[in-house]
Amino acid sequence: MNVSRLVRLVVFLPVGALVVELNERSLSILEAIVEGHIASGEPMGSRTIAKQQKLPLSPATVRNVMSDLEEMGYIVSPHTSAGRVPTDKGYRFYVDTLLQVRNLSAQERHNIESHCQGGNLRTQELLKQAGRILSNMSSYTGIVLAPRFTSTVFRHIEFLPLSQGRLLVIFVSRSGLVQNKIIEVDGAMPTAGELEQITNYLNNSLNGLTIQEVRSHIVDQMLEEQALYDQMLSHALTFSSEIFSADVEDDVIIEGVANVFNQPEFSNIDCMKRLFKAFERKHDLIDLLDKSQQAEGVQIYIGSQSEYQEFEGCSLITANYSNGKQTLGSLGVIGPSRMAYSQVVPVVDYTARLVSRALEIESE
Amino acid sequence: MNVSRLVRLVVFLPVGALVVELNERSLSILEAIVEGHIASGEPMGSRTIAKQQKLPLSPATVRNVMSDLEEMGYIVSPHTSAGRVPTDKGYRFYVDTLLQVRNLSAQERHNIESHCQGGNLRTQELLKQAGRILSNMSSYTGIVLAPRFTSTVFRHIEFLPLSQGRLLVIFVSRSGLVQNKIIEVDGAMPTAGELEQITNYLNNSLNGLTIQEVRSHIVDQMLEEQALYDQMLSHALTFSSEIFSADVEDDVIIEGVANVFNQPEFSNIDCMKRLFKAFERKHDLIDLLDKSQQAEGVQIYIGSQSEYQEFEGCSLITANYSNGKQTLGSLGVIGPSRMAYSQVVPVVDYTARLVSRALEIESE
DNA sequence: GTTAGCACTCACGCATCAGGAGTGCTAAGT
DNA sequence: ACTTAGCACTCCTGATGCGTGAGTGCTAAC
Repeated sequence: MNVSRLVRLVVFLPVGALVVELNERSLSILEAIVEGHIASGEPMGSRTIAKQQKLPLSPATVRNVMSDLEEMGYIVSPHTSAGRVPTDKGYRFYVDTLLQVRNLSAQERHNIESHCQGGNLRTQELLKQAGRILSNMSSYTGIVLAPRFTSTVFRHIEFLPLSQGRLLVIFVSRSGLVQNKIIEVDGAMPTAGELEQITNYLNNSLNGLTIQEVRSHIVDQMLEEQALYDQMLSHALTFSSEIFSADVEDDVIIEGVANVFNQPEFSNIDCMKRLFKAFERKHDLIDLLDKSQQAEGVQIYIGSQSEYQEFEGCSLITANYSNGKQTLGSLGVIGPSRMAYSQVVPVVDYTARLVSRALEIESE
Repeated sequence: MNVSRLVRLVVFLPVGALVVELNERSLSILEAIVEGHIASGEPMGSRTIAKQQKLPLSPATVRNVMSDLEEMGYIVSPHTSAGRVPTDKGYRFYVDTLLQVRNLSAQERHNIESHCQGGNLRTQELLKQAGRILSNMSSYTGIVLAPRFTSTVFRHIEFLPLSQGRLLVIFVSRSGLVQNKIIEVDGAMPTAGELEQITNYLNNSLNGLTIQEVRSHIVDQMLEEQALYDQMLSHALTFSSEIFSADVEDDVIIEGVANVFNQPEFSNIDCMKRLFKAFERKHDLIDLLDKSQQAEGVQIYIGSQSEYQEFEGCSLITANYSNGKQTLGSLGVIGPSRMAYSQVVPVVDYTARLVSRALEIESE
């Protein structure tokens, strides 16, 4: 299967306009520059391009074209006597219109498969494995956004009294995701019997709803309940509104950070530091992954285009995973803009598919 | 409170022998070298030492002493015309016999306290906070070894059938730690009623035992059970032996890795990479933290003395935390050997005390 | 429109050099 | 016998200069 179509789905720029701007020859020279630079890490000079070129052109001609490309903002030269390097715009264009993604070898597919079997792995564990294999196969850093609490489907709830009016609440989603939280009980702690009642009530009435639905359900019930007074119901509603209201911290799995050290472009300490800070704060990363959930297929965010400064010089390749019915989260790879896109895109795509399949089976 | 006593508890070298080797003057010069180097990061020359010295000595005299210290292996000079830098042995000696730890200011104590309140934080959350505050207050990297599964006390178990003969098991410790695991069921899945029976049986019979005790209890029961045949008991035992046998991955919380970038001694990329790999693999870190649980009080591991190559050039300051009855885990700070020991030791000590207190309250 | 030729720029590596920090050794002082 | 002043020596550091090579832009010829 050739997945290049996937990438073409997420073109952001008005490609038509650009293709007019660039003729066949410019395109193939831009392609040579981007691919050459990705392969070597060095700025590409006109001679090098002219030599490897299929259509035989002299370095001088290539220079003229490069000059045009530079004027249009697709490439820059780091200094006067160096070759040219793609800009973010250049990468963007390459990714949107020139990129030919490679097919995965049987070996590679097998490698991913063996790590993304649902089997009797907990969801959390499965996602971690996925992050790890993404990192290994790409030699960059793998990231996985765990399913949002809000979009999970209620399966089971359990209360355990702790000391001093605190109550441990354990909540299980249909896909087997376990969350827990401690709530403070105002007033008297319910007895074991009352707790059992509350538990039963919630388990019955919330079963099969998403957390989002659970929330509105509770609000509705609370309004209704004000009329007819019921101690148990009152408790159940107060508790559950507290449980389901507060946002559970979103979980991002980041695997293979040490790979960052292998990238020559991150040899700049400041750049690395920024990236690691981003990994630690997670917030912007979550934002970005969250955004990517809006769209279908494999998506590629490049450098500064992703409006988060800490990811300057970085690209992010993501894809969503689902349980067959709805999107649950997204996963992908983060690396330098000079990333082996054609290698990584199919890896991300295939991993997302396998994770989806595994979760689909589990949620049946 | 002066906590310097704590440190003296963990002297590893035969101090007596060494003190004979070093007279008062050598000691104070070694101290000046170590502290000067910690403060400045530069090798210390004889002139600098001679100047700041209380006992007025000429640089030449200092040089003689330094020469002796070098011969004994406490200091080295990176090259001919540089000053001297402490060796690991030098740091070790300094830490064991010369270190005067600073008292925490009210401000600092308050800062730690505000992040280590038990309150209605889950244990996991509390430990994460502790890691974060360790990192912030020390400007190095904070690490926390979560309580071992084996040493937790059984509180509650719960079974939830998933699809295809898989069973989600949720297990809660008395301290409110929640673990979950998926097991495969051979043969027919028990009915809801049977599961309830099994749940009740286990909850009653295992309550209050540590996991270690649970394990041996199960083994005993299994032997006994072979005689009298009971379907429910059989199931309960098979399940729980599966649940409690496998090792749950130990959990290490690592906070503030980005601080590594601030340490000039880690500007060496290779060194940094090694450290980050260690953070990612976690295994050796767990080993080390685990070892530190054997001993009491604040412990300091220095560089290569800790037999793990990836921590060469690093020091680790740890202390245990407990729930008042038994040690649960350990926490601390990892940074360069050139660490501000006198600053960090009291932070680690105080944090460990506060975490212990918080867990003590919770486990009541 | 393409290409050959040429002058120009600039990073990079290398050697050189002065300055300075620090040492070890020796000999003189207490 | 210990301490110290003096001195020669080492070697890192930063600045400077130079040659080289890669690459460019421009112009003129094809």
